Formats: sequence, structure tokens, C-alpha cells
Amino acid sequence: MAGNKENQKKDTTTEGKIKEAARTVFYKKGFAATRTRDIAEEAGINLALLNYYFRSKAKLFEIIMVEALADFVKGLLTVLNDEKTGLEKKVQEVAGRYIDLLLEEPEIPTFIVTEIRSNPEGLLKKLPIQEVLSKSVFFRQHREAVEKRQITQPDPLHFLMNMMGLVVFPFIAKPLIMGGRKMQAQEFNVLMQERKALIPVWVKAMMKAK
Amino acid sequence: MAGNKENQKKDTTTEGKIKEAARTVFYKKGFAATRTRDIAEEAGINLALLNYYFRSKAKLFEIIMVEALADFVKGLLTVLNDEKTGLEKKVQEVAGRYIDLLLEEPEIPTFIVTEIRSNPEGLLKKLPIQEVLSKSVFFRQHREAVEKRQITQPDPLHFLMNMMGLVVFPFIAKPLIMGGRKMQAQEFNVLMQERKALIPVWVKAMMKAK
DNA sequence: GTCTATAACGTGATAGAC
DNA sequence: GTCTATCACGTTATAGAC
Repeated sequence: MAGNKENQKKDTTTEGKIKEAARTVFYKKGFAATRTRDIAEEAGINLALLNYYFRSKAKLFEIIMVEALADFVKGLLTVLNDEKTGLEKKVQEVAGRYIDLLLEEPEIPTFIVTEIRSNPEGLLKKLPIQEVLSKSVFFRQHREAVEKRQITQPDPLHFLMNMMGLVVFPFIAKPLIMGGRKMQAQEFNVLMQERKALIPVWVKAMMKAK
Repeated sequence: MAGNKENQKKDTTTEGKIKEAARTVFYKKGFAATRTRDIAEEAGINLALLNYYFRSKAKLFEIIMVEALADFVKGLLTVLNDEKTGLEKKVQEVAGRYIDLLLEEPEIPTFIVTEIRSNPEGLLKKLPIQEVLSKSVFFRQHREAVEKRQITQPDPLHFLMNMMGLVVFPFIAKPLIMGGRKMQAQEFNVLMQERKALIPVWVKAMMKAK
């Protein structure tokens, strides 16, 4: 969890402060809308130091982006490739871990989606997600469950999109459904806590629906 | 469907060409990353004409944004407030209409999400979504179904988030799961066509799960 | 390592000829 | 209405003193 604020000691070095500030601002505004001055101000340091420690805005951004992808995509693949857990447990794991992660860093999904749109080639060619998925334990277990008639939905992509959509979509749509009102932040948290238990039940029901 | 390319005759006036080009580029790159020169080039017109017809980049953007919201949010509220349809039919309507819309304009969701993040106050204060939803026919029907024990999930927000997530999330995650490979565009279309029929079945199963 | 001052560049917008 | 040329400004990045 490279980018997780909670799980690492606060880095008080100048370099660390810049990186933390960069993550905060990039997550909130995206690469194009972020000015290096914003990051310097957020970090409480001089603008020139940003270029001293990291060569450029683009280079700093790439570090943040790679860590965000590591947090998100790689963490997912780890769960999906666990030989020791079955499909139901995997859904529980994904729901539990990701909702906790996203309650701490709610801006990660929108950040990743936005920046990949701007640069589909750059970072995605390095992770051949399609291939990795098709060889995953998750896909194999899904295929076996279909053969055993435990699941009616034959396409594992539907399964995956449904599970991830149930987990991630509320965080993406939060500004729309919550209307930006601070008062409802707590209400949102309660909803997401409920979903940790509900999503496994829902997914199970969906995948067995006729 | 103000911004729907397919349903309107191609506007060949200079003003129309600029607006279409603006939609294309803004949808793809967002406001901050878009240069007025990009729009002019896409439209095949001179840069100065953009400022002649629309006062500024910001003003042109607002037009595109308002139309995107009209396409998306207002269309949804229309369906959800239809007195003549029940819950099941509403899910069918949303799935059918939105998947068709998004197959034509797949970039709308990411566009809206991105730009609302940058400007949560501006356009959202005008649409008090939270209030509109709580008074909607959809919410009332949901409450009635819960009272009649036809649905086990008591919170209509879960219902709404699940339905919308199942419809919209694949389009948001498309660059990730499809990896940007053109070859798989057709495969994606097939999946989405399947979902038009599957989502109503899934939602029904979910909301009755114990 | 950290600062101030400034260079180098890109972008939004306009003036003015046609 | 449409073009070319240019201005005005903000931003990234660096030079150079401390």
C-alpha cells in the first residue's frame, strides 16, 4: 500500500512533504489542472525545491500515479490470484479491503480513471491487465463454478465488472449523489460500511439469478 | 438529448462545427487539458473564430457541460419520476436507455465525474439532486415495496447506486479492463448489449436477497 | 539544501486587415 | 465572417546567491 497515508509514518523530510502534497493535489485536481505552485504551497516549501528533488512536474506525477496503480490494481490482482480462497471469500476480501481503502482515499478511483483517459498508452501497456486477468485464479475458479452449475452467469467479465462496480461506483458518484454537502459525509460512511457486508450477498444472488 | 450526435442533423455552420469539436475534445481530455487550439483544429476552423462565436473557452465549456448534464442527469430523473411505470420497468428503462446512450457517447460519465470534481459548487448547486431524489416517484415506490415485503433492502440509495453502477461502471472502467486495444471494441459492445437484459434480472435478485 | 529572481515557453484572447 | 499577427499573462523550470 505504497500510497496509503494511514499505514506509513508521516514523512517529515522535505522530499516526503512534497510527495505527500503532490498526492493530495493531484488526487483532487488531476495533472493538467494542478500547478506546481499548488503543490509547493500545500507542502509549505519553496517552489524551486520541487524541481530540486523531482526533476519536473511530470516526473513527480508519474511517481504518484505508479503508486496509486500499485495500491489499486495490484492489490486487486493479489486477492484474485489467491489460491487459498474461493470465489465467495474473494468477493468478501475485495469488498472489505477496497471499501476501507477508499474510505481513507476516496479520490483514487476518479484520479486513476481521469489520468488514464489522458494517457491510455503510457501506463497501461506496462500492465497487460487483460492477459493477467484471463490467466487469474479468479477466472479459473469462475469457470469451474459455471461447469458445476453453481453459477449461471457464464462470462467472468460480467462478474468482475459487477463486483468492482458495486464497490467503486459509489465513490466515483459521491459528488453527484451527496451533492457536496459536508453534513452527509457521515451518512455516506455508514452506507459504505453497510456495503461491506451486503456486496457479497448481492453478488452471490446476482450470479445465481436465472 | 441535447448533446447526442446521432439524433441531430450534423450542424455544418461554423458555430455548429466549433461546438461539435468542443464536445469531442472536452469529452476526451477535460477542461484543463484542452487547448482552444485543439478545438479549432478539430473543427477545421481558425482559432480566432472560437472567441468570435463563444466569448471564451470557459463559456464554450459551460455550454457543453450543461448539455451533458441534461443528457445524463435530467434523463435519469425523467425515468425515475414516471408515475406510469413500476420499479422493475424503471430498471429496464434505465438499463436500456443509458447503455444505448453510452455506447454512442462512452466518454460522458468520465467527463461529468472529472469536471464536477474540479468544480463541485458551480453546477451542482443548481440541481439539488439529493432533494429531488428523496421526493421522486422512484423513492416512493421503493418505500412501498419495502412495506409490502417485496424488497428486503430498505435503503433506496443502495438500490439506486447498484443500478447505476451496473450500468455506468463498465464505461468508466473500460480503458482499464479493455486495455485500450481496438480489437476488443466489438467484444465490449456485445457485453453491454447483454447487460441491457441482464441488469434488470440482477437488480431484482439483489434487492430480494436476504 | 534553500531561497530570490528571472528566463523560456505555452496558451487564451484580441486587434485590425480583408 | 474569417483570417494573420500579436499581445498579455500564467506557468514550468533554472540560474545563481546564500
